[in-house]
Amino acid sequence: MAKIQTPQAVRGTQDIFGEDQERFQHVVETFERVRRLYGFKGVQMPVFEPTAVFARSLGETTDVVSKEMYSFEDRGGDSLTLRPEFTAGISRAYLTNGWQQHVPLKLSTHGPLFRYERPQKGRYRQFHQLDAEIIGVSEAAADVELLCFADQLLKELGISDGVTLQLNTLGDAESRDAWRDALVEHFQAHRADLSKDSQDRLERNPLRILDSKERQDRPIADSAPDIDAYLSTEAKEFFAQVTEGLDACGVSWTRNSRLVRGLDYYRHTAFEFVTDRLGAQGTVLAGGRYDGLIESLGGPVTPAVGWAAGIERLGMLLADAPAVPLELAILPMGDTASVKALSVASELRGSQFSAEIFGSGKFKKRMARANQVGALAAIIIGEDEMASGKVQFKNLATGEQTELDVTAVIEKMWDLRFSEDLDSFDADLTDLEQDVAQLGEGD
RNA sequence: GCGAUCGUAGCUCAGUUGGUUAGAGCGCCGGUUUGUGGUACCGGAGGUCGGGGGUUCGAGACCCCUCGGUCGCCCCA
Repeated sequence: MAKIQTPQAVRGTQDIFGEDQERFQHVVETFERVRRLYGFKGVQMPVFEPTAVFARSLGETTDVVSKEMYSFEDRGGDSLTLRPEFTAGISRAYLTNGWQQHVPLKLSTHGPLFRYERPQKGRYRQFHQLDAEIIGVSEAAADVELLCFADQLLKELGISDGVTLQLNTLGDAESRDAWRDALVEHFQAHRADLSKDSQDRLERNPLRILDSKERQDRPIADSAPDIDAYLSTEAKEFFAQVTEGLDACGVSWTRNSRLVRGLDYYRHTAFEFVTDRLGAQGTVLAGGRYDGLIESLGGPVTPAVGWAAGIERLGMLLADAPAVPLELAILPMGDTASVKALSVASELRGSQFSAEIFGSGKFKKRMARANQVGALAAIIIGEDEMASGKVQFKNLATGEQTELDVTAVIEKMWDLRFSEDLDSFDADLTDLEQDVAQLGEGD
């Protein structure tokens, strides 16, 4: 008999489980919590769109569109594409659903994205992003709010120490075009000295020469004109408002005048939160203002800003996988106790305590299991307890064991939880007091 | 798409210039302990040496192809 070939996972896809899943989940939950603090509404978007949505918004000549999309024809003969990013789909939804009526619109979403790329650490063919967008606000306040949101997210994830916010402006359409012409002229003059890649870029995407990693390009890129000289007074004012706002929010940033976007619809603010801990995949969260995008999909001129962040990359930066311990492990002994265990479990769960029955195998083994999963307490139900109507309640941290009825167990668990909350509240308070004290010293 | 590097148990890795039945630690299962965890000791299961082809009396080691991971480039979160 021929041996069956075990199927492999598709290249660049992941089966996220165990500690990785904890990390992933923690990133998403933190995002969902922080996003509410800023009043962003959640949205769910289709995973595929008509190919034209991406082709038109990103531009036919971009790498993403020309060689990285998962495009296919469906049974009806339509060309569809698995989304390689969120913004185009959201813009499409904005137009098709008449969301203009909800402007200003603050949206957030997260989910899988697909790009046919060479996989590496922190780079997958199916990967996952968090996304936040503000549509319909042309003022710099939107850029600031989005950046504060991003900054707080990274702080709450505990990874802001290794990450810096790099900020730049691309100006308005006029500024940008003037600067672009000046750059082309500059690079044209040094064309012969540019790397082969950058000579290509000169045709397709001249701004990209600025952040080239090629050694021979650096002197030419570094001596290229900054945008500052070409900014209109409005654009200058806009950027000033962004930086003032960031300072007011306590968001630290550094100017990177070589930070650019390849796509034409980007205006004004461009930013990246960058780390040096993930090798070539150092960008952890990035975005900017894309006032020209909705227009490129045939809609009215609509201002918009947004960012996206790689969930896997954020997860990899987390110091420890946040453990979610089981609260109660229920260990029945014998058939009648097993039935009793079911009613005890549902009562505990109904009271909002996590509980799991460890019902099969040797008792000793089950106790070890309870300990291993980090259960706070074990509940033992056996012959004696069936007779008395109570259970053995064993605190697995202290080893202390008492006989209680289920109501008393619930009370005890509430006390335990309450005292933990108090402890963390006290810790927060201490931090706050220290911050206040430092502020006082600073004056 | 280009360049480099790696691929031996579930995990981390050993495996001498090609030579008998491929090893260790951790983990897993069982026992010492049939109503009580973290320790200790003893035992056990688990391997298409990524896959295919070739060289050879003999290949986990050498050659070719292929798949996958990783690092860089491109691009990007």
